[in-house]
Amino acid sequence: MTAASLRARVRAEMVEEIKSVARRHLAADGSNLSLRAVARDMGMVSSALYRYFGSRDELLTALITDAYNALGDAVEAADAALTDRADLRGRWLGIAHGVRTWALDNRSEYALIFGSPVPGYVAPLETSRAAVRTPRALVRILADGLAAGAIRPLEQADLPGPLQPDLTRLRAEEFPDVPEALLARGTVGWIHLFGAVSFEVFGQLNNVINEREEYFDYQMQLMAELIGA
Amino acid sequence: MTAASLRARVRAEMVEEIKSVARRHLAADGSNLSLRAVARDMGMVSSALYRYFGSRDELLTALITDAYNALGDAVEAADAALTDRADLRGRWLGIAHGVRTWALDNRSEYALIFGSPVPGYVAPLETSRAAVRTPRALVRILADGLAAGAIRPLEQADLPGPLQPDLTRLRAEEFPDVPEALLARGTVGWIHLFGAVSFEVFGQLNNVINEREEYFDYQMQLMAELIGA
DNA sequence: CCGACGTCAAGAGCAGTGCTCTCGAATGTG
DNA sequence: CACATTCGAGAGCACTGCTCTTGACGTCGG
Repeated sequence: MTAASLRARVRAEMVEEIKSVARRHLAADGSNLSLRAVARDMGMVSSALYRYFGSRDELLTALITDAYNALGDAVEAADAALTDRADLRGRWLGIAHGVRTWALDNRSEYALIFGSPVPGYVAPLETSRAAVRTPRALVRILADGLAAGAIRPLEQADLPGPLQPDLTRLRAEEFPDVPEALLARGTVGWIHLFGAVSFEVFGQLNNVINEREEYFDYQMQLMAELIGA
Repeated sequence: MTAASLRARVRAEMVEEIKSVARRHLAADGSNLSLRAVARDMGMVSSALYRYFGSRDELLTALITDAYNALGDAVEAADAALTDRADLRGRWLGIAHGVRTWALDNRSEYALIFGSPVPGYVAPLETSRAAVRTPRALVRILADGLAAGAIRPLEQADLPGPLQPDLTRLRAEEFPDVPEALLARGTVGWIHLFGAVSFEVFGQLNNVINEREEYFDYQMQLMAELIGA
């Protein structure tokens, strides 16, 4: 262990601690994260933070990437937990509930990545690489179902003509194993999954539905049928 | 026209102008709205604004209520535009596209009401009264379809038992004309509608789908089938 | 071993924020 | 006309993100 790498390790620990404290503040104060408050909590002065993050946005980017990866971890773990790989509906429900549970346990981080975008902020490319992990897990179910013959590929006619180019590109770039029409259906499930979670996390279900988990499961069951699992 | 009411009218105009300027700033800077900047734009000093709004939150509340009502107006207008009242699917699609169009034309206001909630802020009751207008328009389609026999009330067995109380209460409080099981399906369409719009408005569809309107229509058609129109 | 270098935290300072309070001027009311 | 209410301006408080400079500390090469 050279001295240089020791320095680097201390620095990495510092970065982790800053992010950790920032996450705590995020939970309390939402996305208006105060660098000074974070620094105060760490017994430092605000300017010292700029040794580790060039700006507030840079810190936010790190938190966003972490959040996407944490969600990706949760999703992949939920999928892997199902030992019966042929139980497509079970895997879908497992992932869906995994997303919901993670979102409820990490509301502020969920809001960070799926809420209203921060005005001036533009997400750098690195975030989208982490973001694709969840859709990828969902499409894997479709691909497995197709391979096992448990899901019939839909008629190509089910896909409106104007959507063909988008889906063709999407298939070519990310999901070669799934035909376009089925892929389109899959994205509907994907959107509904996050739509339902966002509604719950953002409080739109207040005074409407109280049995949240049951209601969520009900919706995901409907989506499973829609997709054809 | 007494003098008092003249003063009141000038005051009301002032309030409208403040909100109008604030909306412009909202579009540019997102939800971190600066009172000082608004005041500057109006050639006033920031403290003068407090004659009209007790706090920044109060101004935000006014903007939120306005936004809900503007959306409600757009939705009701879209529904009323369809002369064939028996064309349930057409009415559903009309409302859905109406929501999407309004959201795209008023992205910042949409984000204000359907994006991540502002941390400390709690929506006062008056906002929910304006918020219910859109769901109400959707349920009216269901009720009309039921009355005309175009929609079959679903089997009660389709509704998971634990959800029964929520739906019963919802029906009793707001939507007496629609049986619980169908109401539950309707809420799924409602959620997907806003889930799809939010995904598009919040940029989650970037680099995924380009034919946005076609894709949105495709989803809403699927939802119409799911609900049974 | 020891001086040079790189890294770090601290402090001052700038321009901006929400918000409060006071003061003088304008304005409609009795 | 005199009174009271309403309004805008200004100063000021505590806070924010961010920059720049200063001084101290640890690491490495000669």
